[in-house]
Amino acid sequence: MAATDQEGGQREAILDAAFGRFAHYGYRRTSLGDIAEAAGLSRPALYHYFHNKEDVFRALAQRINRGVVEAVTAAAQREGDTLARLTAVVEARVGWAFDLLHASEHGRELIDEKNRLCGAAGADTNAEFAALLERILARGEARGEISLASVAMSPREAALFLIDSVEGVIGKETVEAAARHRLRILTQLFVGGLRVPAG
Amino acid sequence: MAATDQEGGQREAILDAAFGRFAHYGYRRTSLGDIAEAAGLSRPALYHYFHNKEDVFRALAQRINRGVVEAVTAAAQREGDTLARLTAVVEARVGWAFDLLHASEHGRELIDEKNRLCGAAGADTNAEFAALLERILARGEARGEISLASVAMSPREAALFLIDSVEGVIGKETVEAAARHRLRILTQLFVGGLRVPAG
DNA sequence: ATTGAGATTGACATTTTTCGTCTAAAACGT
DNA sequence: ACGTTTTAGACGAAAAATGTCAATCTCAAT
Repeated sequence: MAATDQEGGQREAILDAAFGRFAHYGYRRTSLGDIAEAAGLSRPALYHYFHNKEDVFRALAQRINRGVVEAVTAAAQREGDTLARLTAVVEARVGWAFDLLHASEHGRELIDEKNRLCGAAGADTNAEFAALLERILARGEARGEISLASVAMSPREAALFLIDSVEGVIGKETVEAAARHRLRILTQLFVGGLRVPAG
Repeated sequence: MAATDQEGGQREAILDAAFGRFAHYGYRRTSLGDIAEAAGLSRPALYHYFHNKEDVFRALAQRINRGVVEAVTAAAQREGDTLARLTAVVEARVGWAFDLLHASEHGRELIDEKNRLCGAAGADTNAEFAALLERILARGEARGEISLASVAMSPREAALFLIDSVEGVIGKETVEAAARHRLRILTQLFVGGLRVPAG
């Protein structure tokens, strides 16, 4: 167990170093030698923990994805009406992306790389995200706050629709504050369009 | 003349791009292809204006050196007593280095590279700097504000001594504010130690 | 003390990137 | 139209990064 712990610690240390390098220099310009040096071991030693650069990046993306899932799940626990809950979850989902990727100057390259290398893992995260949204929407409908019948969508379809919209919005806008603003508007429009007419 | 102007403009544009890349990625990690792309031309075209990467860097360092000389010369024009004048010149000298190099994360690498590639040009800049300091010290002595006799130095020797001290101080300290503070103290001690005893 | 499993490294061949140059074509003024 | 200057595609040479190996080191378990 002690050995495993140490190995896990080393992996984490390497991922920390890798994140620093990737965020700073971008994926292409970061070599495994750089990461190894930053992590305080030799390059061959690094191969004991990861197969190659892609593997390091994939592991890093997965770690980040876990963080996203945690943040989103926590946000989903919060109370409030459907709009408030959707907004909280969407912000949690996107906030991580901004804090961790867009905040660096190489966010776009890193996101592209992530899409290229870990489409599957990203899909898992999105599935979690979609499930939460779906639940919130279904509950909103049960409460009578929104009506999905007006757009002839199931909660699942509506959740996937919202996710695609979110990705479109954050994909185009690179300035964090502007993107957050657009996200809030998107969520408001979304919920507003589904709102059950008063009366 | 028009052709020359355009060529000069292109050179400047390339140097602008190069500065951005060097400051961001450091010397080693920046390729001529990167610079060419940032400058908006092809890599072979860049060779029309510069021989190689070292040549680009040298030209950039010279441009910066010219800026330093201008700033220092301007500072030397200001009025005040010997301490004020010395402080102004030293700050002007070092401020450029910080604004342009230490401000980026690769300041140390770039400074090392500059020392390696353009020791001569740097010497010229330092000579200008030394001449200004020497003049200020000589004038301070003529005014009776300081006495170099107490340390048995000529104004030139004292100027070179101060320069070496300045370089030592800024060489060790990487945080800009801290380095500026240390420089002010250094100058104060220097002048204070030379001050003619009252009476 | 010895053993053995995991961790680490220097060294090597291979692959990828970068460099510097050459040549041909486009842009430009005359 | 002509010559000059500027530009980019292409190519071999040089440098850097990659992935792998045998050899060494560490250290807990016996």
